[in-house]
Amino acid sequence: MVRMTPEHRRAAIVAAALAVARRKGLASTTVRDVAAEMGTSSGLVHHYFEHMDDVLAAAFELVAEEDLRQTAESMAATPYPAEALVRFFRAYAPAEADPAFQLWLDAWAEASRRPAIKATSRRLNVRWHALLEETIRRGTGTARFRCHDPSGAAWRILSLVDGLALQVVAHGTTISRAEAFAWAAETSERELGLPAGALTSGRTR
Amino acid sequence: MVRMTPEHRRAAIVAAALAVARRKGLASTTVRDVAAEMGTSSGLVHHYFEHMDDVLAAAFELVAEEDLRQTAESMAATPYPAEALVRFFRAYAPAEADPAFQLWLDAWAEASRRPAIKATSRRLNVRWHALLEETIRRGTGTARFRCHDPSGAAWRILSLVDGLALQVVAHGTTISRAEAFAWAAETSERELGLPAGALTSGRTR
DNA sequence: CAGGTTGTTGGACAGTCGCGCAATATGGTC
DNA sequence: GACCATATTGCGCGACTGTCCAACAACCTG
Repeated sequence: MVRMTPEHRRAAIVAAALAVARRKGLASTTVRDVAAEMGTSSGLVHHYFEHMDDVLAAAFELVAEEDLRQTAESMAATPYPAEALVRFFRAYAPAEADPAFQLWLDAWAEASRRPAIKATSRRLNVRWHALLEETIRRGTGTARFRCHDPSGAAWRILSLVDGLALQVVAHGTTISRAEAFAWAAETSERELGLPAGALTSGRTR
Repeated sequence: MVRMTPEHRRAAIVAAALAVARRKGLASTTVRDVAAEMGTSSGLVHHYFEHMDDVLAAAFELVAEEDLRQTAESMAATPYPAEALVRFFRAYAPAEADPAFQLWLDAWAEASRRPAIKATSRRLNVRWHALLEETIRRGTGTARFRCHDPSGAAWRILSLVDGLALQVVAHGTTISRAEAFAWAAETSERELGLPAGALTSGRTR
């Protein structure tokens, strides 16, 4: 019976939930699973979270936030918008059986049944969109992007990338990770009025 | 107590499961739901199916097959490839809280954990792709489509449409059904070398 | 009309879930 | 060392799930 500060215990609960969710999926992660993962009783979870949904949302948020932060950081490290886009695609293109992206699939499926997950998923998605939109706006200023609707373009690119990643993770071999990457770049070139190869040739400045 | 032949009863069970699944989603369709939908007892379901999973897999297959069939039929009813594409987008664009599309979200999330669902989901998805690819090929012949990679283009368009539909169904208000439709058309115009508005102006011939 | 095959019933069963609560153990404060 | 706030326990509750099975009833055959 190890006694923790509320702050640490909260973090421990979310971390345990995340570990279980990676293994079993978001939907079938239960209160008892989380407690067992920590080696504590199940009542403890409800002492810190009113609903199980909130625990799952927090666990999902943890991975999603971390991925977003890393990607944003990588994109901010180059002054060239085209190179930033390439880094975006690289970060987004999942491997087969990618546990992190699998959580996104779980979250999207669960969103309609669990309000907390829906809110978290939407919020994170909007931030990915904002990241993309800002890069596009930068590109129309300093680079040779041509785009009269950066917000819409960002949604179109984001949705494409989500759809491609979905194919890779859910279906395995219908399309490859390399194809997903190349196709995202190709469509974006057209979307942003860039010459063919501007995002795929390796010469992005 | 209506007595049916095994053949008919099996079909009735799957049909009932499909009706419930359309309403409540695959994951929360129970044996009792299916029995109530048929107006029979729950024991009957297990007299024909060993596991409830088998019923759900059959129901998912039926609904996916049926949607595909209807869309293909609608697309085949016009001689104009551009109009066929518009019908494709119209069929694919889901409403908010669309239980039928929710089935796809459930299937994609579950695919990595349930081989039967993965196989069905992949097979159906490939057929949606084939439907799109064939329409594009037709367009390069009889219409003014310009496309050197119909298969890749079909994957890009399908993935975009999946991603857009996902936003509508999972997140509700981030983007609207109308935007999803318009954006799918807009990107496809660029993808297929069509003039702007060729798929959205209502003049698709 | 009698008999047997089998489609169908309806409830029992064991398991799961999220959640709530009284009792208990712990660590910091006086 | 006594005390108190609270972190933690462990179980109970009601509702749900899939699965099983003995009894019942409908239809076909003779």
